[in-house]
Amino acid sequence: MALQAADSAERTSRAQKDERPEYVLEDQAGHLLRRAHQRHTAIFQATIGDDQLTPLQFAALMKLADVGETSQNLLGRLTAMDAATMQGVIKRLTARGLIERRPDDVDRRRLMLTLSKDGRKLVRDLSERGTAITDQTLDPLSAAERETFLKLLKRLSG
Amino acid sequence: MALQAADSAERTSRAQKDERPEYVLEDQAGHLLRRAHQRHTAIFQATIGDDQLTPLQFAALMKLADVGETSQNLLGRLTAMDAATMQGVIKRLTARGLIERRPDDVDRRRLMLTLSKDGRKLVRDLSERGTAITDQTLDPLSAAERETFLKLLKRLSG
DNA sequence: CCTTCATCGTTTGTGTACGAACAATTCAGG
DNA sequence: CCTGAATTGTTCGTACACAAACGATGAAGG
Repeated sequence: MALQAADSAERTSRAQKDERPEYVLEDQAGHLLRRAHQRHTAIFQATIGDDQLTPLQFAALMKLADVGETSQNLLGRLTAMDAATMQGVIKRLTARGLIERRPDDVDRRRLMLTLSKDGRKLVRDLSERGTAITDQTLDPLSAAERETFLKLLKRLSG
Repeated sequence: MALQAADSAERTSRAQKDERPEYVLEDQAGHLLRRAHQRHTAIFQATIGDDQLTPLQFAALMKLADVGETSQNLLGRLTAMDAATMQGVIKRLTARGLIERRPDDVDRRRLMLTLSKDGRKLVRDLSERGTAITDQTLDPLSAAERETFLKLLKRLSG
């Protein structure tokens, strides 16, 4: 692979014009967050052991197992998902028979969600993998560094 | 199961069954990375001052200003974008007249990319905002914490 | 009551993200 | 040279992500 340094002398290029690089992409928080998230997604997909299950679907299932029956909107807030995004996630989980929906008797705007039998079984089977995924994501860090990192990251998530 | 009881005593709920929460979504690296990235995206959009420009488009422009004329594929590797994603990003930037494309004479598979005049001007005008966005993203952290965080985050981006 | 406002869920449109399949081209080995 | 492998860019399909607009419902107030 020949990194061809063709004739770009006339164009704006930091390297060739020897300017001070005022913007280094590799040092920007957003770029690093995106790449770290990319890496995590790859680890998730390789570890979760269910080709169809995505990180957001998994998060919704685990949260629903945690809090019990909830409205779709509230589950979205608990998992930091947009209402439109939630709609798609729930639709796919319902299509797989992992979640059951029923309208709320009191407030007829609300869609109440519960895990189905299959959903509960899947949560039981995969919950350990979830923590394994976090372990593997943080693998490049020592135990002390992981603690520090997660503490700081939580402050940047608010 | 036909029996859909209104009370949730029978369903799996950590709170109601008083189990130890073996999986706490709010402590998982992936979930926190996703939320921190969400927050950054909101800061980007509020700060960049160009409604059409997205984080990936901005990254591509800045990288292209940095390295000069490059093939589409190499620019994708430099900005950590999938070839299919890159295709869409470049198509939109070209449609806005910020990037110019020409086939390579040597390797006719390659599309060589350069910033247009407008593209160079936009890079000059917005590069300071880029660093301001990183500052604002890291605002909850002290200077020392920022350094620590970025150092650890870089290791998780590899 | 009745009007105003807020909330819940849906739909549409745009933009990442990436696996997969594809054609065109280039490269490497024999 | 020639055939098989690799690379480049495109297209398709699925899944986030979110703004915006929408209908239905509920809440609060006069």
